[in-house]
Amino acid sequence: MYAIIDCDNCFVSCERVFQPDLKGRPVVVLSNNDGCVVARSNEAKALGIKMGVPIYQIMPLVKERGVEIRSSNYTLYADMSNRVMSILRDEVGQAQMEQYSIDEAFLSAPSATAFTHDWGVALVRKIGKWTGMPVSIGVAPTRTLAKAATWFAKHYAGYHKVCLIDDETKRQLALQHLDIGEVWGVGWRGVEQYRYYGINTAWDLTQRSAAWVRSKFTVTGLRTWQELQGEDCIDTVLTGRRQTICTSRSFDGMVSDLGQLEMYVSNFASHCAQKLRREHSVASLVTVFIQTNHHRLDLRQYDGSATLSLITAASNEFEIVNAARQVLHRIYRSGCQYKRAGVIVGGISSNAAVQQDLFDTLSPEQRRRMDRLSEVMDTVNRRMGADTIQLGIQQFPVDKETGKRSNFKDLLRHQYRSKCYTSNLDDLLEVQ
DNA sequence: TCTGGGGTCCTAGGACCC
DNA sequence: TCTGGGGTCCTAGGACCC
Repeated sequence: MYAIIDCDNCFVSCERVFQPDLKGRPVVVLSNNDGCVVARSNEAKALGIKMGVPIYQIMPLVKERGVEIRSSNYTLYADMSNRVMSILRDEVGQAQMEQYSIDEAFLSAPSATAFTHDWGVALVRKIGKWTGMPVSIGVAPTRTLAKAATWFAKHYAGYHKVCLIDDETKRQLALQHLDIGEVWGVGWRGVEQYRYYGINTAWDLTQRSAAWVRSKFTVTGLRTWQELQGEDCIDTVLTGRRQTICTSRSFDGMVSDLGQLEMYVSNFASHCAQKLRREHSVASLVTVFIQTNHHRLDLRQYDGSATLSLITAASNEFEIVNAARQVLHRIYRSGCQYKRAGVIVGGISSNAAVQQDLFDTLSPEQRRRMDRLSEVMDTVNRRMGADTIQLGIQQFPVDKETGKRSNFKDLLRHQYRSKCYTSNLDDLLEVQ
């Protein structure tokens, strides 16, 4: 059996833990740069605020109905997530727990009776008491059915946040009441196609033959079909080492100057290299992409991207940043106004066994020194604060008025940011 | 004026091998 | 006139997830 534990409106709930006056009120959390709505309280959903809507489009509604706005505060959310996940890990042991995202985890048990309704209710209460996070739980013999169960747990108060699909009668009833668009693995594109064929509920889908589903919706659709039938065929949602690491940002304004783009891209590349080192990985592919503003059709449009293969896989600051610069120079077109850029490193493997190349232009000793220097930078930055030491090319010019040098994180808009209550001593909650 | 970020998997098509 | 069959690997693009 699988149990999925899903935090309710995760980011909004994190904000509410430290600002209890937000409870019972419409609240939304925005994406980076305060662009789009990425989390909504139930009260905000009830006002018709849709996921992903640009905030400026709903400002009149926000003002009229007193909707509370928060910028995203990932430091806070990640810390709250870790607290919930550690409770779940204790619950079933590391081996039976798979963290699927910042707000969800699958627990598994060999026995069909391990996850009872009483067990679920007790766990919901424990997590609420220990962390303040409201969660819902769905239990079923497959992950897709467990996801369906959480939908019912969230939408029907009678379940007390815990829903089990653990026998044939319940399975049929659940599928008949579940819209096809709510099925895990069916996106907006799939919904259109399913409806075209007269499939409106999960149940409708299961009534078609396997061959028909395979021919129209490929193996992905077939897998969903099997999972809905109760056949467990997604063996794991975790793949071990990540295959790609990406750092990308939209700019507050637009950037057309190559030098300025270089500054951003080298920061993104540096960030990727740091993530690689943190995971004891190396990468052999460095991709850079730059994009103009897709919403501004009056301006010249250009999406550029290219990839460079490294002779020897690396994670040191110097080679990753240098590779990214080279790629940027290859794809840059002058006269375009860029809105977004990013760096993706791929071909990731363990740093414990790096394949040497016969024709490498650098000696192993030179590589060791670059790795060692990157480690020293990490140590200093960990102790003294991020970006204490960085490459010259990453540096933004000093602001003439304040005399301060900003970094690329400062350039994001976050007008409505709450404090880092759990991770910064200066931000501790004050109780009067 | 203003429109997120970080991932995975699958498929089709091309280049290549014998 | 007529042009096979069976593979692998890589890449780009699309769909999906949160």
